Amino acid sequence: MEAVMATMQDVARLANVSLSTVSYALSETRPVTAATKARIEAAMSELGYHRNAAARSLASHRSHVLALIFPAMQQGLGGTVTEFVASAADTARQSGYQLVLWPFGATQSREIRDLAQQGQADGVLLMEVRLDDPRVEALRKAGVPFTMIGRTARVDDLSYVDIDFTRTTEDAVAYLTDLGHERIAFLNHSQASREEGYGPTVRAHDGYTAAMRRRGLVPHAILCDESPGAGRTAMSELLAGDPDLTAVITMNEIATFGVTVELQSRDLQIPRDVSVLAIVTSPGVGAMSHPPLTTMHAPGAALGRLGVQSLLALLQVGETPSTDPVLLPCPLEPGGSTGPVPPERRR
Amino acid sequence: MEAVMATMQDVARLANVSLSTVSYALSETRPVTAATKARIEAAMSELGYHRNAAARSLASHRSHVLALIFPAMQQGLGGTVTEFVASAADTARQSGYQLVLWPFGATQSREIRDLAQQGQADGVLLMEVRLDDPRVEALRKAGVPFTMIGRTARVDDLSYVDIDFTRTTEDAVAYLTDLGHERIAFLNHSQASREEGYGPTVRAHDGYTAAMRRRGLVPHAILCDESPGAGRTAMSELLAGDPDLTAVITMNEIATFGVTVELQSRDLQIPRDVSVLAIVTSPGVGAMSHPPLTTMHAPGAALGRLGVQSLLALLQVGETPSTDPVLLPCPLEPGGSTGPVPPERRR
DNA sequence: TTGAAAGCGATACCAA
DNA sequence: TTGGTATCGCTTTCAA
Repeated sequence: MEAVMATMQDVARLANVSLSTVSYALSETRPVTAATKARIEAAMSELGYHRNAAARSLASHRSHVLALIFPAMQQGLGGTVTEFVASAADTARQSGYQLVLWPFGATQSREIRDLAQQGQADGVLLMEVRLDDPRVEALRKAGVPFTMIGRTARVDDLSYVDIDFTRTTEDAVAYLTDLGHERIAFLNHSQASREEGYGPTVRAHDGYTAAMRRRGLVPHAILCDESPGAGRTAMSELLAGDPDLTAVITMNEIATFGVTVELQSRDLQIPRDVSVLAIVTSPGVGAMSHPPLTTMHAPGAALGRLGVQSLLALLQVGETPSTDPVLLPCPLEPGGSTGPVPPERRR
Repeated sequence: MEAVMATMQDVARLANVSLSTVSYALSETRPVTAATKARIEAAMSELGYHRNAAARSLASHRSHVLALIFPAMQQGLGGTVTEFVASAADTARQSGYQLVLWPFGATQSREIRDLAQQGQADGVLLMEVRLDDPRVEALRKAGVPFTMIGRTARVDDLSYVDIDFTRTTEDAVAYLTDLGHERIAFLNHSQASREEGYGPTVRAHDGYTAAMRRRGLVPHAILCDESPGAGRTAMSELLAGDPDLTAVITMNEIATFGVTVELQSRDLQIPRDVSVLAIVTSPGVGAMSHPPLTTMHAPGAALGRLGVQSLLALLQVGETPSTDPVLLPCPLEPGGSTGPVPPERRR
């Protein structure tokens, strides 16, 4: 271990080239002979050389830092968020960027704007985007490139990656109708989330409703707080509304626990009597129930990776989104909670 | 909004002082007359001045960045981790530091060492520390100050903040014995976690066992996978082992769902027949059950704040931990799942 | 209490 | 294809 860190000048000296040649060899922004490049690389590894990040930033006017605006609150089985963050950090690192955390909620667009204007980050990843989100305006005013994870109601030409709720709910309904189901209910997130303009709640509701209507089926959706207790109650209400329902799609991880409990307590077997399909879940939740749930997983890792990639693409060209917006479906993971409609209930 | 960012030189000119005086006024590292300071501040706000982070780092040899080594995997109701991360990021920011994410698992000590040696961060926060963790050695070799969240088996003079499992399990047992309970079981994390050297599993087990023995009571602990199904099974086994048990302490959020289900399915009412005390939980989980659980919350936010503060203290003095190690108990949150021993079962 | 100036370690322009 | 060098914006030593 060297007592003091080697500089680019040291490398140049050892490789018998000029400082600038070393710089160009490293950045590959100017042709360098294979031979000299080899000498440089040898010198670098002999000295254990690493580019000084601060000097690079100062000279190049780029921080090589991406900021992730990280929602402070939150409860839930955070599997998806964790996956997302880890994947984003990893992708950034592999691309030569650091991912820093800016812990700001939807109300702190002022702070966001300040930090962004200081040029602390080359680009920003905005999580938990609301349908009408003030932070979007703040970032635009600050003039910092950013990519949304999720999306506002109007996306204009903003860069974003999001779950494709239309496709996911359509796939869910299709999967169940293929099994013969027609009376399919939908258990959504909470009323509160809807009122806050939480995109998934609104988009999944619309997607489910459209998918049902398209097939001439009657949608039956319910909003539900995030607790097993609320899930039990909601399941009761759904059964009260339609005692003959044969399937329920849930998009509420915690409440789903209550759904299965309520069905069991009524001696309705899963999936013999009622099929349960949990959508937009995180890995592992399916295995937490008996029988293991059939699920459609939120692609947390993919969102993280693609979010960073979209943002980096933005930085390259500087202007309008160079990558198309990304919408990912939730892939189906077969489980034991869905099955064909019981013959006696078929009509 | 200024087209180009103001520099310190601009501020100096406008305030009629030298560049260095501005610098000293900002860092408060040399006396500056109130009058001149006022002029400087006026100039700064007029220009909307912000210190350039890269230039500062280059000249001062400090990055003003703290790295958080972030475990890639993980499932669980991540409430505590999320709280921790948000709190750490916030505390860092308020202290003039950025928090960056280094997504490395316990097996990637090599990568950690490389990054650390490049001086990318002034200090490191190490999460999810194992009892015998190779990353600790890597960080020591890299010569970067670091604070552990959790702790190795031997802490020597390392800096750390952790949950006080001894105190928490003691408090849990005391709370239940005060209610008259004597037959108190403990449902722990998984066998796998124990074998991986996961500190909480080991320390809570020991703490519970000691607390029981100290009172002349017989400990009855069981390891349990993280799923409601495993929780049901484990609860069954506990009841098979001691049909007369009147209370169970759980430290396994997901499994606890199964515990309550199993008790209900046996017509054992909570808390009339059996008390359930969930320890080291995250906010919100208590409310997810019926009745709402009595819990002892993991102090996620406090750990984040204190972890950063300990690390910053380390940076100040440079050498051995200047702050004492921090051990935090989990405060009790009263709920509806614990009560006195039923009279007929008292002996 | 204040000022002048020498770095910090890269990038990127201008020449050769 | 390579070299020389001005420059980025700040910290900090040395003088006044």
